[in-house]
Amino acid sequence: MAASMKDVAARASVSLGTVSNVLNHPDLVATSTRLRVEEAIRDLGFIPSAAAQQLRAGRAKVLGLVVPDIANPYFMEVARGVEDAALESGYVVILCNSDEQAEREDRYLAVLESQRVGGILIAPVRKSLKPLSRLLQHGVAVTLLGNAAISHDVCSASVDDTLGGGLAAEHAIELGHTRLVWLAGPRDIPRVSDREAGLMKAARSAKVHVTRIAAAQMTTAAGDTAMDSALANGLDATALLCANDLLALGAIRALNRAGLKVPDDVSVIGYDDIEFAASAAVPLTSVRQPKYELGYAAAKLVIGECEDPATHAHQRVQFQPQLIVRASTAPSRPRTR
Amino acid sequence: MAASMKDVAARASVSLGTVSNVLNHPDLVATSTRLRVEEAIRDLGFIPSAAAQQLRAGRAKVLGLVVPDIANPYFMEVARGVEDAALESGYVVILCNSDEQAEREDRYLAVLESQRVGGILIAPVRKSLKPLSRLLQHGVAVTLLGNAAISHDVCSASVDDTLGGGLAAEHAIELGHTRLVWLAGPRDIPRVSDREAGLMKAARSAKVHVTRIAAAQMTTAAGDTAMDSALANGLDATALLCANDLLALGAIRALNRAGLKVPDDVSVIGYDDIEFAASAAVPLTSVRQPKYELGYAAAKLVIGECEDPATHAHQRVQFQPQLIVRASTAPSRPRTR
DNA sequence: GGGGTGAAATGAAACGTGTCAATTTGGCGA
DNA sequence: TCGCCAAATTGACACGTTTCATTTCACCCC
Repeated sequence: MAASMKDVAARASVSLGTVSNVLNHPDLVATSTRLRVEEAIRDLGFIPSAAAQQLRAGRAKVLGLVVPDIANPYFMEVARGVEDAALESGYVVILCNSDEQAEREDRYLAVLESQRVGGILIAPVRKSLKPLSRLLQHGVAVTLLGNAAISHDVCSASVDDTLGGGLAAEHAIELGHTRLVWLAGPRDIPRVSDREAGLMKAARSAKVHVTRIAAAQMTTAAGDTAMDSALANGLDATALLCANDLLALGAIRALNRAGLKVPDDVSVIGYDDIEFAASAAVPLTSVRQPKYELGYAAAKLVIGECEDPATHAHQRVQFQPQLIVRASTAPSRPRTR
Repeated sequence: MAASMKDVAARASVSLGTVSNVLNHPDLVATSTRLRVEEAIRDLGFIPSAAAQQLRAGRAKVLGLVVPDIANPYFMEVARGVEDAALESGYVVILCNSDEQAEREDRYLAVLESQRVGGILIAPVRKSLKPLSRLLQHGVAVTLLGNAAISHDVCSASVDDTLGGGLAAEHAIELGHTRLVWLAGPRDIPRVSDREAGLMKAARSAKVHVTRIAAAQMTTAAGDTAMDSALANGLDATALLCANDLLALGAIRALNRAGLKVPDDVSVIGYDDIEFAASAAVPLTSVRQPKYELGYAAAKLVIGECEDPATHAHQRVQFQPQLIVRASTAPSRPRTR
């Protein structure tokens, strides 16, 4: 249906090869011919078929972006960065929502393999690189998103989550809180475990006790539910540290329902600093990550590897998190119960 | 690098055509041969090249999703629906963030044309279908997202925005408000004009005056700024209706800074009912759209047209909006100034 | 036993591009 | 006038599929 190079060649009365040269090596073509071909291209509205180009090249100028939760504003901000970087280099982004399910992630990895994507940006569901090994063997550029590379086979762009967890814990400790609660996500989410490690380390060195509770997912609803049942089980704490902002927002809802005030009764700290953290019921103290920059850097990394795999050296880009103090945290005060 | 059908054929000692038959017409192949071929496929980890398939077929099993704001949770919820429907049918979604800029939209449409996508889901920046006409001529299935089709050349999946705007206005009017403010987005955003029309109609029939102010973008920040300067210009109203929730959240921030309480001094109504509307500083009264369902239905529509263009009849699927009343609206009370 | 039948497998062509060796053209010096 | 060189252009091939007309083969029936 769409015009092909053959049509262009016919209209400009030149050979196929010349059209190709006009597109890829204009300096090899006589000016007059070039102008004629370019006119034919305009007249026909010719746009090269990416599929044919890719078939020839072996790989597509396509990136796969695999995120665990498309509805989380955090990842969408990252996606914006990825997308901008991709568009700059003429790449296209395939959106893959693994929904925190290994099975779905696997399905998407197969799809991406079938698409012969040049690179994959992934915030993996599991810690292992095994599901990616086939892709890596086939020379697909993979960059880990959000957590530092485990192996030397891949690039990674991440934020220092250990530090971030530490920042959150130290803030709570400085405010005088002595009984911390860590609201984690489902076990094994790679990017959360570092936060937990940093937090626990800070707590240990301050000799502060931490109670760990876990939500079933990294969502507002799950945060609400988890806090609800924790409170029902008699959880008693003055500072709540959450694995991400969504959990925090959900937890605050549950706290309010239980008649607990934030920050008067409980201080709450989130993680990610999504846009809505600032306009939440109680503006949320949170650990900010440079989300857009993270996505942008990761995409540049992976595109760099695509374009020039030979000279590419795997890198780990790491950003620094930053604690943003808002209204949801306050000094610990003696209990009046 | 990756194994091809030729490799599979060689390993199973059959011809290329037979391998193809095993994949596409298994009933034409003797069972013993089929098993042998399938074994070879497994051994080699063969995955067909989507590019080659598409080159042959002329079109790719790929959808382009063009949204004006990837950071808006509304569109990401829609995207979830699109993505699920696509995955079910073996399609893949290319994410295109037009950022409300016509130029960016055009750029992406060219990219999608180059990718020879089978279908496009688009929440257009402009009202005209002109930028899409080339795609349509080439037989690309296009479905309009969010606003009803203007022409009969395309499908659309939308929510009745006229009704939605009316719901918002009627709610405010029922609460006794007589001076309404409509906080619109930048001029010409198609999906907003229907909301405005519905609102204005309801206001006219109730003989209520509406002041129109406009934000530069459909974002929290723009809502904040717009409300700020409106207040500085002496805007005085008791009910604020916003073109979407992000604007509403931003406007509330500005109102609070100006010392105005929501809903005591001003009632605020949003639009979209994004997840964070419920956990906002003041839980937001909003007009809910079935977002996931909208995306899902739109994707099914466009995939249907891709798969069987001949028998396809263009449709308009329209969902109903629903007013969700929360804490940000209250009865009008006599001014105490 | 020969001819016909249907199942199974084959091989070539086509999709649209990029590459590259081979060919043509024009200009210039001898 | 001839030959040579660089510049410009050509044409064939490969990439990995699918399709389809053709071939091969075993079997059954008269």
